[in-house]
Amino acid sequence: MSCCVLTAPLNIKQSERLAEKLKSLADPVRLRLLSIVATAHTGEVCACDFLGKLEKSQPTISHHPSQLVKAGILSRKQRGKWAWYRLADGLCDVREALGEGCC
Amino acid sequence: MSCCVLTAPLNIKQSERLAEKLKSLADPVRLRLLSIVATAHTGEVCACDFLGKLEKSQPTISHHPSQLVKAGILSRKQRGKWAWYRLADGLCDVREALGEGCC
DNA sequence: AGGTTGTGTCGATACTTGTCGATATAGGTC
DNA sequence: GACCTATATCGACAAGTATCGACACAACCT
Repeated sequence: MSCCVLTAPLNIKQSERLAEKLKSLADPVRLRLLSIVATAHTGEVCACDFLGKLEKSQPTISHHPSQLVKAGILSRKQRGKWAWYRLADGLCDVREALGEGCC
Repeated sequence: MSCCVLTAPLNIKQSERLAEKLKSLADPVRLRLLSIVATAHTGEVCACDFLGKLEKSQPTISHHPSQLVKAGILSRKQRGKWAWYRLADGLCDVREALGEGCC
């Protein structure tokens, strides 16, 4: 990538791409969801677990992980009738874009 | 802090605080603005410079830096009739909250 | 096949936010 | 004082989005 906010002014395209990832992270429900997945011992979490841990309706619970998948923060795999989520590279990309390692 | 999304599930308060900072970053105009400030040789930028570099109206240009200041990403200092912006600690906080150094 | 269960999608609604024109404020100059 | 200039604020509108109830679909079980 090598386009981080600390090395050079972002052009419009770069800023829009990064903003989209950040927007997917900038929600309390999705952050809690992300931290649940990121700290799972097995590295992955079944969608059914979210229902018990986040006090939201099922459509809402279904909506948020798909936003994170679309942004590349999580990845989704269907196993039988269960959906399993695990971390993707998107989070590292965001940290790098925000200047990880330059501070 | 020691509350990063990779070490333990966030509680509601933590997720709301982090989401607020991320929301302030999740906008293309503000990201370009941030990168302009972050890459300035002197470490600070006059608000008047934004008007030439971001194609937005003056009220909009004024709105965005104040959002970043409120979130602790930038700091603002008035010198005469000019407003000068420089980086604050908020950006490092965000990177740490996203798991900098744990990946 | 029929029933159950997990999960995504649709439609509606309420809330938030980015944007701009108009106006206000505050510092500088004459 | 009167004027100009740099920023912030206000009011309004448009666009986006978080949420939910209702429904659809697909995988399992008997």
